[in-house]
Amino acid sequence: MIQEKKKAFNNFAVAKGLRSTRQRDIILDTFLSTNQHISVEELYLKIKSGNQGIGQATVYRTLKLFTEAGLAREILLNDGQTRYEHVIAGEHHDHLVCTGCNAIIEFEDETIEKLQKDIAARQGFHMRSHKLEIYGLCIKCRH
Amino acid sequence: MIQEKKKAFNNFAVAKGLRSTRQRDIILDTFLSTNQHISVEELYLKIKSGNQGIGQATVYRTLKLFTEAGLAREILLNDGQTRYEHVIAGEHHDHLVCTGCNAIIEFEDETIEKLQKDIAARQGFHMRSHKLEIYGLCIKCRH
DNA sequence: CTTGCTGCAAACAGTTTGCAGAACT
DNA sequence: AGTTCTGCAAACTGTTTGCAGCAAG
Repeated sequence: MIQEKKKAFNNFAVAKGLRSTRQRDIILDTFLSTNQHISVEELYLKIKSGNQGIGQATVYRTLKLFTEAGLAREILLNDGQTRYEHVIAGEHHDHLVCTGCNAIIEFEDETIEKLQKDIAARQGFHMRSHKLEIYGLCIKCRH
Repeated sequence: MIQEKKKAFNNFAVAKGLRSTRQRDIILDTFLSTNQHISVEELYLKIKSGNQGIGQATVYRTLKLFTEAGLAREILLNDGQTRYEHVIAGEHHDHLVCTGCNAIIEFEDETIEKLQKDIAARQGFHMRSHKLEIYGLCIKCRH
């Protein structure tokens, strides 16, 4: 699956006439090796700690490329940081966010998805996207 | 209803030992006189245009007070601006956002609310709050 | 050798904060 | 008088951008 994503990005790069660089490889490897929901800062630090010097700006720019290439997705929770998650083809999910430990759990609910479409339709909206976040305390943080 | 809110804020102010000032009165009046979902900047400009000079910082600080007093609520869409909406006791609603004209339509759906609670419970979460936004194009902007 | 990419630092936008003076009580 | 509040400007945070030098094709 990691190989698939690398190939996917490669195709995108070729199609777009982008160059293949050391930095993009490292950022892609690091991003693919992490779990979900990493912030730009976290990714930047992770790369830095692997003693590969890469500028923050490059990380920002490259994550946008990944998003454009369809292998990452921006998620904006309300903590002032942009996070990125892996895109899994055809999958949509929402997030449960623990306000205690910042854990993020994904979930999917078809009924809710459908209800949203209905609501949009009822208002004459052409739905493009939606986001649903549930904030609370996870089992561990309920103490 | 406007009177009620003013009274509510007054109670809050008294309880908290806050002072009554010209600025807070103006900001409250202006906020109450607007429709939903005003951004800090918009509110600030609206006050300014009424040739009452009030500093931005005061608007920021005062809106936080209103939030604390329970008569305003922060809503964070993803356009980089904090907006505030009126709190109507006991009411919860979500937002349909038109990405064309930035119109915001409120809606409420009990089934979705309930499903969210179920999802949280299933994961052992103690739900505190949640937000649901549907992005799309409204009738006018579908052209 | 041409053009795109990177890293740096400066710029940005929205928001917060320190502080001196103004204004409530 | 004592303290809180305000307005200003400076500080801050996360992100973007301009540009000179570097590197891929």
